[in-house]
Amino acid sequence: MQDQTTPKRPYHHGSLKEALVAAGIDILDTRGLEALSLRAIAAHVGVSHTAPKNHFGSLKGLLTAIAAEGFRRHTEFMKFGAEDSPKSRQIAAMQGYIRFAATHPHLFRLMFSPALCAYDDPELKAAAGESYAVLAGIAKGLDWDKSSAPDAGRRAELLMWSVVHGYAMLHLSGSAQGTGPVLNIADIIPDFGYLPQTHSPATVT
Amino acid sequence: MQDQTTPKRPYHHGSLKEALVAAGIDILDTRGLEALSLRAIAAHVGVSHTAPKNHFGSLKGLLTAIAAEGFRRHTEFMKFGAEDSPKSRQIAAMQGYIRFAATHPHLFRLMFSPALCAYDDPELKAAAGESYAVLAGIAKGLDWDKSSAPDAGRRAELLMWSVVHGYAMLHLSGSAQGTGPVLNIADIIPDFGYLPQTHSPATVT
DNA sequence: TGTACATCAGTGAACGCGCGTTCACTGATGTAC
DNA sequence: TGTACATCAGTGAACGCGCGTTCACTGATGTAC
Repeated sequence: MQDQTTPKRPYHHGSLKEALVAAGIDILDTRGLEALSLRAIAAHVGVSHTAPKNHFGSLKGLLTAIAAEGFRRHTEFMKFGAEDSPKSRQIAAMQGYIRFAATHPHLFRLMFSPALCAYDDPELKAAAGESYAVLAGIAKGLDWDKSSAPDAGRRAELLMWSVVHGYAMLHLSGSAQGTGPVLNIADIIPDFGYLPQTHSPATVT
Repeated sequence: MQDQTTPKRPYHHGSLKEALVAAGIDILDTRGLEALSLRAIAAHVGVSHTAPKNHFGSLKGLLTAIAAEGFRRHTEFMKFGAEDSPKSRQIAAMQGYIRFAATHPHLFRLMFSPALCAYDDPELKAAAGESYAVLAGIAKGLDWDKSSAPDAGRRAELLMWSVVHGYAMLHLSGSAQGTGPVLNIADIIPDFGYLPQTHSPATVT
């Protein structure tokens, strides 16, 4: 796959580690989490299925590296399109969170599967932490963090995170299909004075 | 397992269908989703691993039946402890939702795994629909459903559902562990005037 | 009440499959002197 | 500049494992007459 243009790949791949992670994400996006195996990933790169062991030790090591790359892209999605205001950053982050889950549903599931990833891995920890920091940073900058309760900030983070995570999960499991095609997270939040009324098609009338 | 007290089980089990579903839930609770297989479930009941086919057709049929039973119990959890007021019902439902996920984490995951369950199964459809109806009914009865937007009710349902689902998912995937042991959903909601302030330990001071 | 027969429920051996891992190996690269 | 050697990266055959399904079967039950 990787080397269709250069059929004679040299004995040493050169960047097999990165290629395997990319192949894993490719398989997740095209064939799903169930199709993700050491053999499938290696075959996708065009390499022996024992080759990954040299770089990742075991299947779990490879899956962990794939999840870490997932969190990095997740972070990028959340920062995309954000302007320099807390409100703009919040909308961008929440929409990005959901857009990522819709774009890479199986990668998203992998990232939150404790049975598949080693969460104590430093690389994964760092990537996941950075992703969460985007939401946490936004929670800090918003008005509703001014509550007198000492842990208001933490609770606000958790609420914001729960909403987008739940919304994303429900849609990618197909559970929320019956409730109609609500695609924009901003459409369900405003009723609670939680976001500015950027979308309220009904109040115009 | 089922017949430890009556070692000589007759050739016909009598209620194998129910026993298999119960065994499945037992395995989920004790050994997790990864350990759930036709052979494991049959062995748990003490029956040949080909016996389930007579009742469920295939593995997916059995998993679907297990998920349906899960949704029935889920509904019970959400109704538990509710008194005769909209607010009481709302708190009971949201807490029940999360309590169920914490009590049966792997069953909960199975219930929202489209790759494992046949969502077009009438029994599963009915059970899942009843569970969702609890939340939907509550959304209808609450004050914040009085918005002028035509789809305010549906958006309120979806928000409420997203919050509890996300909160439950984050905790059972272990992702929210770093944010501390917030166990009561009512603790993160009140800041938004969304629930009455039944829990606000800080304002007492 | 008895008999024949269809149907239902469960058995146990065997099948093929894909999986991750182990193993002894070979080709390629880097380094010390 | 050359040589020896350690290390790294990838190969391919073989392994054992658990899985869902298929198959021919048998025991038990229900029903028609």
